[in-house]
Amino acid sequence: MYLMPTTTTTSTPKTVIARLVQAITQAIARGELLPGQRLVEADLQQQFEVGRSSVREALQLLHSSGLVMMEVNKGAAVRKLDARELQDLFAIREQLEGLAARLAAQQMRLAKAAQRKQLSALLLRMEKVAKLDDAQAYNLLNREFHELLLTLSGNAQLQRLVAQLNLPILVHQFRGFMQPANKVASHAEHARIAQAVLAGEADAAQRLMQKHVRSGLRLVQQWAAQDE
Amino acid sequence: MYLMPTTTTTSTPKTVIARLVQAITQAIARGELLPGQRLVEADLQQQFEVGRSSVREALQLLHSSGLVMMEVNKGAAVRKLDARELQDLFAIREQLEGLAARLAAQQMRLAKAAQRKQLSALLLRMEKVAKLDDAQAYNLLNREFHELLLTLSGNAQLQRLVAQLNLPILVHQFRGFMQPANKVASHAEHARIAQAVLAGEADAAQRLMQKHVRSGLRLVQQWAAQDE
DNA sequence: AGCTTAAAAATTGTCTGACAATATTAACAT
DNA sequence: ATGTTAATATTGTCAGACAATTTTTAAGCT
Repeated sequence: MYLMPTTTTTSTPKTVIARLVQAITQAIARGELLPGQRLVEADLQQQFEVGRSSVREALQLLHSSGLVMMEVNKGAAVRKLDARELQDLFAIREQLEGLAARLAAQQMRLAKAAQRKQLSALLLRMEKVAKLDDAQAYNLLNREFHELLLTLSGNAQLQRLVAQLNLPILVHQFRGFMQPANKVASHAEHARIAQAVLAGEADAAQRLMQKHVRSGLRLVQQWAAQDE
Repeated sequence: MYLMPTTTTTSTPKTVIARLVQAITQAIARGELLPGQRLVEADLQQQFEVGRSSVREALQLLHSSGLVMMEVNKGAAVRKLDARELQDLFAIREQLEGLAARLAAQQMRLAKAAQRKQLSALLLRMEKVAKLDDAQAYNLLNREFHELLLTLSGNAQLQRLVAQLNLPILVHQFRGFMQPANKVASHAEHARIAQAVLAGEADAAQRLMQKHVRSGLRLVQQWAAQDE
């Protein structure tokens, strides 16, 4: 699994398998592959014109990154989250991103100007977009914000692990979850978190981030409930 | 990746790949394969008498579980942790296991007698062994303790994720890290954690567990420092 | 000897083809 | 409709092949 640089680069991976992983991941992300849908090796093989070994390795990778489920002799399928799993994952993310915020705040103490600037610049961009009506764009920046904090934390393992949770993608399946109304509230939270981080207030940063993640969960749950 | 039932079962997996993963994992755990050592596909293929595809898939799995490193065109090798990575991983584990303790404590409120009994029984066993001079045995129980809390937390994702960190195995490479002197102190911490969990005191349980993990890190670091 | 370079050997990434074991679907009978 | 059986599809695993790349070995030079 690969760690995206802060600016979501979509370069073409060198290895066939990496290419496959990327392609399938994107297909899931943009909803072309729906949760529960089976991923038949022969189909993928044809669709992407690659050997079966490559397909298998790619699926294995996707499995361990939680995007697909696998059962022996039954093959792979796009992972489908139930409410419980979603909640469990958010509880984890709450801790992990909370930690990231805390570490990032600490790092800021000894940070170069360039780094703080990175954060404040992003915040500015978000401010602008928050006023617009482009949910798509805002979601992207949202992701970028969380990824940036992970990066600033300086804990590479943490970054890797959270990336591996693939929560953004999984949650995205509960599509349309980012209502415009929430955008404003969400942005306010982001702003406060960023402020704490920039001020080097580790405790506050962590606490605020945890709260933020929790409110994100509420949003999703709310949506999931109304869904069915 | 497979989740061990609380009682560390060592059954023979159904699939060749799972068998391979288990075998290699054990080999690493018991120090037959040393950090940095290359894992050549052809060798493994011969050694275990399996096809290369199986070897590759197994290595892929081991890679995503963090036990082996992989580089394109250079193959796999047993993962070698530097001090920094170790520290980063412990920071993560601190949060994750802290959460587990918290959740376990909450669960205890509505828990059946059987569950609390499981915990207190384990504690008793640990008490006995702590007095003996069998570091091996104590380490096993230590692991069992942490795994039990993960289980009791009721958060399956959390359990999976922590298992995937494979910290016990990775740390084990800094062999001999569990000095007899520490055993006593460690057990005292375990006892206090268990007590908080059984009493349903979520905050305390979390706090104590975090502290416990941190002190574990200190131990390892200490050892690593003297090592070189 | 120590260092550089070229040739040889080893290793990985990927594909094709094959076959038994298992799962899924279709056809049929009640 | 339901249950049963036969037909088909799919997965798990192996073997063999080949180009691309890395590592090792050997040779050559200073």
